[in-house]
Amino acid sequence: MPRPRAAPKHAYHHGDLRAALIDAAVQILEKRGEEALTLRAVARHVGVSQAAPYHHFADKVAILAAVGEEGFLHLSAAMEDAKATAGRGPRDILRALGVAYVRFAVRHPSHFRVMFSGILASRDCGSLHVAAGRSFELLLGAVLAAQQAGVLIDGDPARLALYSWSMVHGLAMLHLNGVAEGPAGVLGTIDELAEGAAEAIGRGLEKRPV
Amino acid sequence: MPRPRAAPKHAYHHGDLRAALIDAAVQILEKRGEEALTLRAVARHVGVSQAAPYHHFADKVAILAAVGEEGFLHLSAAMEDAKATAGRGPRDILRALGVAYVRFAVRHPSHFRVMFSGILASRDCGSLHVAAGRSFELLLGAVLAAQQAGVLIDGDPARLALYSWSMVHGLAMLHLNGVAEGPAGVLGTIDELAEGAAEAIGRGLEKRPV
DNA sequence: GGGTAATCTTTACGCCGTTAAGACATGGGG
DNA sequence: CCCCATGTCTTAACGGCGTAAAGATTACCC
Repeated sequence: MPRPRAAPKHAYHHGDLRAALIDAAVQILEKRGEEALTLRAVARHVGVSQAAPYHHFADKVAILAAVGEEGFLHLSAAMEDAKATAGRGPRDILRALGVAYVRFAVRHPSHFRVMFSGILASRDCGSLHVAAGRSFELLLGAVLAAQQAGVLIDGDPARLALYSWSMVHGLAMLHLNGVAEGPAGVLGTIDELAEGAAEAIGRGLEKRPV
Repeated sequence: MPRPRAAPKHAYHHGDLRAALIDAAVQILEKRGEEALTLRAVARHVGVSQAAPYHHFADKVAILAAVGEEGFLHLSAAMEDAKATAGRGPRDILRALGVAYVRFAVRHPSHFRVMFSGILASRDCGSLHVAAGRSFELLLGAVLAAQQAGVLIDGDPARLALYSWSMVHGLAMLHLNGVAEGPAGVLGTIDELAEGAAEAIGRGLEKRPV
């Protein structure tokens, strides 16, 4: 499927309808929530007929998968940023990756929700899995480096990466569900909580002197 | 709202339609997935007209909230079970609670998904929040006991409880999204992973000798 | 310049959530 | 014993949704 050209004259051929549809979907998710995300609403938002999206996406789930893929790409970028700017030791990198993960979830809740709404599990959309795998490999690389530096316990690095991921993923999810504020009082900003969580899992997986 | 009697004669009055609807919703979720959960399908499954559910639930979200509440009640029961049977030290209790959490999520994925599908965040259904709060307080109590026993670091116990919760919640969520198996190879059974995760967060939050 | 392929529209079908109005059963007061 | 008030369920209907089929419109290639 070749991408169409960029300058539509008479607006019958849109130009880059596929990207516009994804953008519209994200905007609707952010402004009006998940239940307002309708294929027809997306089409209306772009100013196109209700059947037009079917020439670019197989069905509604496919457009959600595209949103999820975009999210994973952005997440990977954010993690690489964190990795680049954090930097001294492998423990700092791991901690920065964790904080960046939570921050991404909080700043892009619509993307994040879609990324883990079950599409990953049910659908066989390959590019989504590739994008998700890329994010995981970023974390895995940091874990491996930390292991080789001798600051993390031995064991399957994928397993340690999964534990680290679980920690920050759980915090992000609970925060998005309004749980992290707790019934009474405040536990701190989500950034503080993320730092604490990254610190805790770092301590949990660190190699200790005998 | 008084519960109706138990023995309907002519099946015009169902007897306990509310409970039957919740059961049917759970069964549909387990057998045919979330997208097959339709208010009309629930009504059909019970053998009742499509408008009947509206005499027991305000709308579709309300029946989902009821499923979520049921889930939190079952979760609390499972956690109390784990607490009762685990039991030597406060660390064992905490670890058992974490494992029980993951096991519950894996054994009752439909309930679990509904419990954290955003209803908790968006809706103001009180009884759901009460049930969720009860589960959290169970964990909070164990954290407090561990702190008083001197095996957990100092600090806001609610915050430590949130970290523990995040750890196992993240693992459960990632597993339900098919991530915990990883792209290549097997990291172990989910029970093993849960034990490892509980161990890791336990180490991360434990008080160490100076 | 004309045909072929890609892109978009119109129209339609069946299902969904939800509501309004009416039918049916049940239990308490004459 | 009967009757009616109340709670419970049904029928019928509306608009919106996902999706498919078929036709209209545009762009590209020879």
